Amino acid sequence: MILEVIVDISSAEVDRTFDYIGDDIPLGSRVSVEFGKKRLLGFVIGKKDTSNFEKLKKATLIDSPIDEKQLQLMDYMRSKYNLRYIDVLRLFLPTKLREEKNPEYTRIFLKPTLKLSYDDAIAQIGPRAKKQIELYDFLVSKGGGFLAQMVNLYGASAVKGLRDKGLVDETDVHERRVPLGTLDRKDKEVVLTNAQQDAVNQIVGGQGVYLLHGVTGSGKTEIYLHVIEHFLKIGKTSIMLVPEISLTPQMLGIFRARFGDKVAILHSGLNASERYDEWKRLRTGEAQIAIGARSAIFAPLTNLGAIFIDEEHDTSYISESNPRYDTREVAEERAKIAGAVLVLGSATPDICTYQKAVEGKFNLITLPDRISAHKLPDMEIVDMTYEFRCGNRSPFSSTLIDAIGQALSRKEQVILFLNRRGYSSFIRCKDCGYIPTCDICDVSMTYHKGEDNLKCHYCGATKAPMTTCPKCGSHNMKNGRVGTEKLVEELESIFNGMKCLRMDYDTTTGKDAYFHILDQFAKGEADILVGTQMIAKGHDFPNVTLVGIIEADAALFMSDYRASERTFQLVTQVAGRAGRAEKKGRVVLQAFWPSHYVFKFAKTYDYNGFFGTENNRRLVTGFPPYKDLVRVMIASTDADDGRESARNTYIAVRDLQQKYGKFPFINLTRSPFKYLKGQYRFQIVMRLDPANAEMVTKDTYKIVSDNRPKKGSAFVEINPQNLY
DNA sequence: AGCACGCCGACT
DNA sequence: GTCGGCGTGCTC
Repeated sequence: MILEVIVDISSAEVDRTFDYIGDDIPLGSRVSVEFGKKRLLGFVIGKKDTSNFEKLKKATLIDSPIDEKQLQLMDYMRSKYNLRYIDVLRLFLPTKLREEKNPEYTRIFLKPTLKLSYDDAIAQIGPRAKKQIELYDFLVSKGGGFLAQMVNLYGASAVKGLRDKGLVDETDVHERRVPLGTLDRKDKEVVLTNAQQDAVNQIVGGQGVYLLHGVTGSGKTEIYLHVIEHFLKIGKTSIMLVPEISLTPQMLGIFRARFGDKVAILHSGLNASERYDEWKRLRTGEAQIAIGARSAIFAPLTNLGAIFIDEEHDTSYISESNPRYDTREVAEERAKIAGAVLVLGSATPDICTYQKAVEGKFNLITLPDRISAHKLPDMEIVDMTYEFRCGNRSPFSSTLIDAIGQALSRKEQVILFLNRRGYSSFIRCKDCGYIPTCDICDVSMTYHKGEDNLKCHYCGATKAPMTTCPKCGSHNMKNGRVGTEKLVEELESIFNGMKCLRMDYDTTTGKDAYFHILDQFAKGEADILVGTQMIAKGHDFPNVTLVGIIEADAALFMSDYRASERTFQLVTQVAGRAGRAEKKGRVVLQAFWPSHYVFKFAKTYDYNGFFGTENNRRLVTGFPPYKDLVRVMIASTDADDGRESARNTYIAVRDLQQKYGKFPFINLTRSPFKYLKGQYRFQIVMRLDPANAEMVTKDTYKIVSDNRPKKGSAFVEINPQNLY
């Protein structure tokens, strides 16, 4: 039999199958092959009887970790996103299975052989080898010990001595490492409301895609759990996807409590061995439920009953690098292949998702009530232009200062949200206007006071801040927009003795820093938590009664068609942090553009109202879901090389209009960030009618790969997250 | 991705 | 004369 093999090299040059000889090797197998002069890992994705190639080599089977349905999904992703075989295949495998060595976790256990009597053994060791005697005594008294531990306690030479003398036996021990094995497993009996029971019945008896629309606290999680339980009873498996940030011990605790060892957890905190173990438990059927972030959609489950995507609007479901894909689309296809249902849950669904529900492509289930009695907090919108006119130059309105003061005096906690990290967004010379920019990115650098440096938030480069303008020599360097770091400083000067925690990218670099900060705040070790995006999601702090949103409209000033949607989602989510327990919450939202329709609807948590307005605006202005936005990004270390590639690509893509009719929009420009990470960037932006968007995109893929820059790269994005 | 083959500059 | 630069091409 001839095997069609993909080799484990990620490069356009080898993104095709190579023929090898191999019998009794199923599709989806891992094989070892000689490729050129090297031995490589390969994957069998096809079989045939004959090959055009003369000098065929043999492939040897390692194992068969991928099934045919997964290969089908691979094909879908390849054509939909223009990905390489190998990049998709890798998504299905834990990294351990990309190594040649045995992925099984083994520890060597040493045991005294006891062939000799104790005295004879000691005699053989000899009186001078003190360490060896100590080790031997230990092993005899304890019955044995792990190699690594013994080396640690008694030294490598003592261990080697006993092994050389044949006084110890070695056995391999396989032990499963249980991630978060110590989670508390409290569970409570839950009686579903009528609305919840209704939702469960619809989903388990239905097919296709369900959009579960319900505010935070409306009981979506309980619906997921019941549907999973139903499928479990009839021998079907489930995948539960949540944003990475929501994979808290509490969340996992709920699943563990309900389903025990039937749950496998896949998230970024696991090391390679733990990941492999969890993967294997799913693959062998030992676990039937996979819970994890985005990549858990590739969990090796068979007989799939349901896939759930919680907070489906969350941007973490969109992979923006290497294999670029949208998890929701992949999930829809996987569900289709498996004959499973897909459930999307959100309080603030993506406009495009909701539109599909409106059109009847998805089934819409709306959960009306908030289960627990307390109400959503009241929201006040403060006009910062008014504050400015009144001479208030601080980042806080008088309303917010008063509100913070009141909360603190009642010993309640406050959360302040500002989506800008650092001390000041840039520094500028007041005399000549000079702003320091990154050498390899052409963007202004953010001043970080704690580290006393200027940082590029796009590539991470740093340089020393300056008090003298390098251009005109002036000493008049001023700060730009305030960031979280500066906010904390201001708060400390206003509120005496107040303790403030800051949570952003800069303060959460350590492994557990994220949880540590939240934990400290939950324990009441601080009065105010200041943070970026990160603090918007999930966590319940019963003592928080005030949430302040510092520049709620910051995103609205960017040229992003999704800015309103993002702002609505963010405001709704952040506001949900206030008053989660018995105490009534309050939200103070500061904006320079308070009359924007986003705030009108956010104030009353009116998703449907917002959807109506926003959806209509998309229709009128020609954005998704009514037009598809396609961007070709071309980047090269050489400006001329990039320009030439972009020009040729543009001409060919533009000419596609002869085949498909005029596009609503097409344009070639320097990217707004014309220089990023040392590369010159050019982009072609198109808007397409959804009717032929797929065809045009596929032709574009071909054109792009035929016109790649020589000293850079090019890729195509559909409805990109940003246009930088 | 590697690794080989292949044709032009400064060294023992 | 030759060691070596990295440009182009191939790997079943």
